Amino acid sequence: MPAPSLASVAVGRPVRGEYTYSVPETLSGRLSPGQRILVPFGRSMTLGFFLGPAAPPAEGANVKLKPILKVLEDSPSLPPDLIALLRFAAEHYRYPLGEVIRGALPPGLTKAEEEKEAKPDVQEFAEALVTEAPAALRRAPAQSAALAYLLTVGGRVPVEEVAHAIPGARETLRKLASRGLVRLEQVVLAPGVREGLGQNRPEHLTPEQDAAVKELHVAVDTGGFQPFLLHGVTGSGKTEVYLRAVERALEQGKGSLVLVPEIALTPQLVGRFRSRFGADVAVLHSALKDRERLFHWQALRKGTVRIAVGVRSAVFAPVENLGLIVVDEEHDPSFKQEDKLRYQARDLAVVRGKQAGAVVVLGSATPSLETLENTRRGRYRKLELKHRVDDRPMPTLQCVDLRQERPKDPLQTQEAPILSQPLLDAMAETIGRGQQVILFLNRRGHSTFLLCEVCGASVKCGDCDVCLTYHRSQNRLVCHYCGESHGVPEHCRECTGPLLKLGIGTERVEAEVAERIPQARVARLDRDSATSAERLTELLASFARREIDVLVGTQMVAKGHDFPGVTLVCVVMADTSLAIPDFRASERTFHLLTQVAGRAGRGKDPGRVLVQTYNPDAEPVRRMLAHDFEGFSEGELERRRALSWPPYTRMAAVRLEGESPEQTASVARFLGDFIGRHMPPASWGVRLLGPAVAPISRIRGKTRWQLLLKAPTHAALAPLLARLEAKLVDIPSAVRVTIDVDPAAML
DNA sequence: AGCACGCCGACT
DNA sequence: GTCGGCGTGCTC
Repeated sequence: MPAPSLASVAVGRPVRGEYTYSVPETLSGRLSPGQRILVPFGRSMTLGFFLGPAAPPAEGANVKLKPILKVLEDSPSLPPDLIALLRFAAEHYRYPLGEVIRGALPPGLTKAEEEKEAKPDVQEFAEALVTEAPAALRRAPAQSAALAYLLTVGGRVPVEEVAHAIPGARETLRKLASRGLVRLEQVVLAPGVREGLGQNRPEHLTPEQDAAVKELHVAVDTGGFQPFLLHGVTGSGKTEVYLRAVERALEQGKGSLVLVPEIALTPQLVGRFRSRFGADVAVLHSALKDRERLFHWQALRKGTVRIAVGVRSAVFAPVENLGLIVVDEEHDPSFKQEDKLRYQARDLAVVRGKQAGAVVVLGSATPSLETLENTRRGRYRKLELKHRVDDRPMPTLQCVDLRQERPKDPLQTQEAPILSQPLLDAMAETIGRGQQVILFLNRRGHSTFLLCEVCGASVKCGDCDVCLTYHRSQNRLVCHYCGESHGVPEHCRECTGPLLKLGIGTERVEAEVAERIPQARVARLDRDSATSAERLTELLASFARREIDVLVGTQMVAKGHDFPGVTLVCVVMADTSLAIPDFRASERTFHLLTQVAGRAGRGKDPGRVLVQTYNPDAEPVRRMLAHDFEGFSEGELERRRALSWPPYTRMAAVRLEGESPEQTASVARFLGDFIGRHMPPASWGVRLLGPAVAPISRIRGKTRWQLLLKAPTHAALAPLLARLEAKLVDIPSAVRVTIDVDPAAML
């Protein structure tokens, strides 16, 4: 085969498409796809990625080909299956390929420099070799101080720590070492702990776990793309199923990729992978230092480390001979990347599995509607874990109907109290038994919404089927989807009942608990109060030590740690989450309620969950109370299909921003018409929301408009978006137009 | 992203 | 007359 004379290259610049370069003879034997190369681009030189041979440019195309200047590495940084995935992502989420590739690589490979071998992470320890300072040190105060520090903290600590306590200690310790009083020791940290391999491997599995593991083993042995949904209730032992599947892949010489929502919130899972597979695991998260990132990348690429555990960006980890992909808590919204390349890591994981021919396991106690739908259609096979590992009972669930039980305010203050009598009774009783309570509140910002006191319905936008948010400053209701602003109605549209303005925060709840149950020790946990990671762990530790009776918190309390002392979990108002302006509000509420409920009764005492709501008949509330984890009812799905088209909705927003209101409005109308004229066949199910009838905001002299596109699949939207992008060149540049594709939904 | 080209205001 | 503001367009 003759060496290609033309090369297709993705340049690491924000430009669309692939570029063609000529291959100088000196390089013709050295090129292989996935390599980082140096290419001239415009007036400067830049990093590029060699993707493969290219066809000669079309006749008459006015391009002068430039040559590739240099190959920056012998073995390609990008494996072939990853190139395929990145190409897909660039196309699917409409983002420049070169930028997509650069974003996936660790820092250190993103510059046009020759590859360096990453040094493993080394930590230097200082160990005192004496038990007290010898007389010889009397005239060296700095050295005695450093030695004294060492001795007081136990004789052996990282040099970093001493240096932090005593400035200049690094040098001082070296002097002490040369005197033979201290030993300095380099410890290699990065590959993790080798000892502890195979720790904590339970002898027996539950029958359900066993069945799931057997099926996954067969799938891993057979190989090829096989997607599964692992649907297991909280505490059913999903992690052990993952571990066994990874084990099997390892035995077959295959690598595994495990995606988790947030490393910080899943220390147990990471710990279990570490203790089971030791140095065979690379843990990838945002807190890694550049050097560690590069080290892990190279280790995975070489195949010396065969398992990657990480957050969403780890979907691009260069795992060799990929045999298994696990996405834990697949419903979690943090798998969505919301800026730069906007992707949904769970979806990309499935695509990667398809391309690499790997088994994919999506695990959750509360799967997303997309995944449930894919399972229902037979695209994914379902594995179920319906029972908890040690047969601990599920907590008892109870609903407090605020329409009846709404506490009447004895003091007639402006804002009515929020803690109902049944809730206060349950709390007092629990605290009286020496057990603990979590009060959960879904508060997103300070957003306030209107809710009917009689029927519980909240005021919604007619176009978007999301709840309107009350803006106090303007005294208007605003739709956070389409931007439409409405006057505040006097009465409920459904039943003419009086409307309540609701927008309670954790502080209010905390204050009310303190007032109503004075003997309780209350603490608050949210983004505001947990200012630092230390504060957070300190607060959680204090709660775990039972120094606090009642913990009031937001989402943060819903995940993570087990508190055996907690037997009562209360959802202060389920409606706050039902009213968030998102078409997934109902689905999210169910996920949240179920997760929160999972916090109750993790110890030996049975748990109890109490949900306060104005909407006891709302589907997510009903389902949770009924322990129904099977999926939304046909009726609910039908409602969502009719109103806003989920669960199959993918959206794109065309945003406009300009100085002149008139000009911006006219461009918005022009684009609306253009989209209308080029709408795909009705059966494709694409809809234009609007078309823009009003600007969404006027800030800092700019007028903003947006047009929203909805479609059942991304593929249905793609041709229209391509047309639209091509049309944008005709738009006067005084109006800035951006197209934003929502990474949500299925493939 | 860079970088140059280009067309309007305040300066040696 | 020129220096320089950043809006606009291009990069194989």
